[in-house]
Amino acid sequence: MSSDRTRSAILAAAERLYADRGFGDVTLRDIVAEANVNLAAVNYHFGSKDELIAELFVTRSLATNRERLNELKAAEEKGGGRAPIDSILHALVGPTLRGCLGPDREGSTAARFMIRASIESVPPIRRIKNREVDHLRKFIAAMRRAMPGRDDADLYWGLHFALAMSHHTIREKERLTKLSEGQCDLNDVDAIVDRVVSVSVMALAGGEMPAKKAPARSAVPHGRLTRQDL
Amino acid sequence: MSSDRTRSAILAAAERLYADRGFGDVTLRDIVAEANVNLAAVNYHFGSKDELIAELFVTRSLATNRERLNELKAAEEKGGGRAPIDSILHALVGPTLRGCLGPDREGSTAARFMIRASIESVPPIRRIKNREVDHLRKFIAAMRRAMPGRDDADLYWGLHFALAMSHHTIREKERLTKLSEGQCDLNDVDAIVDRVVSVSVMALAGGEMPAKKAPARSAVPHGRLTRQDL
DNA sequence: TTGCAATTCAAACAGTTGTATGAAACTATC
DNA sequence: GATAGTTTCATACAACTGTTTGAATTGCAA
Repeated sequence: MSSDRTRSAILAAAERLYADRGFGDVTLRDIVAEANVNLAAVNYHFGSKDELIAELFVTRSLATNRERLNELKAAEEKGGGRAPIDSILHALVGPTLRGCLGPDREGSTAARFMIRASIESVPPIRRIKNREVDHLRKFIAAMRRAMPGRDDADLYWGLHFALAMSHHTIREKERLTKLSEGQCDLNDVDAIVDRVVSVSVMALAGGEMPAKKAPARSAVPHGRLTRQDL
Repeated sequence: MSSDRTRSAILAAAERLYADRGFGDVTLRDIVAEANVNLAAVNYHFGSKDELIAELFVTRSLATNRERLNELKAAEEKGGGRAPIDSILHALVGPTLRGCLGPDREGSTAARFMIRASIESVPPIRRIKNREVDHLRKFIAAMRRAMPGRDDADLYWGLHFALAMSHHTIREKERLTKLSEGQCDLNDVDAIVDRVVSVSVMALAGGEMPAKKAPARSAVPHGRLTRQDL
């Protein structure tokens, strides 16, 4: 029953266009043109533009989270309930990095869409991301089991930094390539995953952080700019 | 000559509104209402909306970059031309983190604006950020002097990760607070800077990365979602 | 004061946006 | 094949967007 053809065509077209041109300058009219469906179909099938975007993002997020948890579960079973810290972090950042980077990234609309979502952060997506906390808590729990001695705060910081490195690598992939003049190989995904995991493990295994002096800040008013670059 | 009053009022109002509500839903009409000036004044003084945003961002970026280079220069002079790696990284991430985090963050419109710019990434800002590469190269050069043995690629990755941690901390400040239930103190900026620097140094000082097995990826089509959360 | 340029202003422009409507076309069930 | 429910369609709507216009006003120099 009920032709899913229109619905799927809209989803596919929307994901492709958003991936290619960003959320900012893709309109519903662009999407329906690409999908060869009527303009009203979007609101009929999804209710609103935001709900369409949300559905796109939720679908892909669920897939990633599922992968993460599968990998985590496998690692914990292998270790008899206690996965080593590097396996946990590998399960955390691996799926995301593998999904968004890699040599076949050009062909994967889903990956390019997720990169966009990571860069642009439009309201419906932001709303969904805020619910990711529960998912991350499962990794914190696993990390706590792997490193019983560690302060909780250190675990949170470790997880935070692991996500920081993986997301920032995805977001700034091109800038890093440009900066390093190709010396950083963004196609060797496994090497990147290992690097991120390795640094994260060092961050977690490293010593306590010292406290130091106070900062200095000044309120800088806006002056007139005379044709200066960055 | 030429009343800068209108110009400054627009800059101040725009920065405040963008900081509070984001680029997405602040219109020129909102800005001129807040600034108590005429609508046409924006185009008269800045040419276009994008040029207004660009000027806001360039001003603040220049200030940060200036701070960074000053700190770097001071460290190099102190070390007789060769600054230690942790001082270099401190100069890199310190100004940004101090500018955007900290207890007085609430009062600083400039800081809140830069956080927005970091989160939303609107076209005129993206264009400017792409020119930041030259600025970063100065830090790569300093790092090369501090660690002559290291591969260039490792240096790039180290700098990349340092920026990743500092930017992600700024972007996800609230999520980390929520996730850690307040156990990560986002107000102790110096501690955060030290933590980021310390991890970055470990990343740079750590051993080489091994290579491993190949990844597996599958093309996941969009199905119908039945009221599922993330 | 006169003259000229810089600035302000109200108003309109031209285009785009997401959404709503109501009739038409289709589909499956009886 | 009539009926009821679903889906498609062309079209209009209403609101909002950044930008432009040309006249009014202001400020400063001669």
